[in-house]
Amino acid sequence: MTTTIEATAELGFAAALVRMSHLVQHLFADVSRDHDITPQQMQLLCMLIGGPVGMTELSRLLHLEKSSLTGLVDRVERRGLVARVRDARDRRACQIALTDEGARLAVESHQDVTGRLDTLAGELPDADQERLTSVIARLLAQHGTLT
Amino acid sequence: MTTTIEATAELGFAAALVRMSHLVQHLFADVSRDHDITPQQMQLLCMLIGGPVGMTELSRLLHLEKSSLTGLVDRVERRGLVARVRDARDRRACQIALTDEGARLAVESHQDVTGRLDTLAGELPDADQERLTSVIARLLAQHGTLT
DNA sequence: GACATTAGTTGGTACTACGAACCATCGTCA
DNA sequence: TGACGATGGTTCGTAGTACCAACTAATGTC
Repeated sequence: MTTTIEATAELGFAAALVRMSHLVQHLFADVSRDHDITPQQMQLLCMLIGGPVGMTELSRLLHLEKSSLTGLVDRVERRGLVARVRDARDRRACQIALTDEGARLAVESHQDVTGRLDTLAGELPDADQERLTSVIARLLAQHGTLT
Repeated sequence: MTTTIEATAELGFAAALVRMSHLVQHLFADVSRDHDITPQQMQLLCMLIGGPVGMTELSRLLHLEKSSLTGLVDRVERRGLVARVRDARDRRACQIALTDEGARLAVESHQDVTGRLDTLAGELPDADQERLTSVIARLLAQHGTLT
């Protein structure tokens, strides 16, 4: 497949990651539009699928200033997708939890993203997908973002 | 290395791509902040390194509504980083070109991004980097975003 | 109990993104 | 060659997003 070999020759490691990242971001934007939320809102909701999370932890995970997160949570709370829940042990703190509607939307959009990415990779051999996943996992582990 | 094997087992293909994409976006945000521009502005400037580009083509490349691109170009033009150049053959159209300062900033930030991504991959064997690049190139080729 | 630190919010500001509507210009067709 | 549809880009209105400084309430430490 000369076109892929030629493309590989022209595309460095860094450029490959950047272009892949943009492609994923565009796909993310498409999915969020389909679900009538913004990409940032969708990312927040997906982050909460595993259970309620505190604001400090969320701002760390999303790489946002706390004040930006306050606004983002305000907007999805206003839509009834999340609720602020008092922390039992620390009256300063609150946990952000998905409502039923928020959980439904989060799971659906998460599945939609996953489905489209799997479709994107449809023609790739399984061995290539596993290889890509394995190398990325190692990258993320080294960077310290895998928990 | 059991931690990587365990991580790989838990991380599907789609999740790997999403997390990688977020990591790259965060790195992108860090670099743009260092250069005192926004991520969107940096992406635009980097897109112009190869030479002037028309608004229609830019909005396609950046996945933006034309009106959003007008605003983005306004803001970087106001900073003296780009200039709108009349199209010689079509008086409706203009090309967006980097100024000297814009070119300097674009090249520097592009090199900074590349450097940090290469550093990120510092511990990965060359074979893994080439493998990752090759699989991504094939993905992008299939998706039709490689030209 | 005083004080430093933390969790989160408020206010101000600029940037970003979309969609409708618009204007100037170009391309096509009769 | 003139009418009209299409195109390139802008304006306007609106909502969302992001950062930073300053703030309040609460917790942790000494």
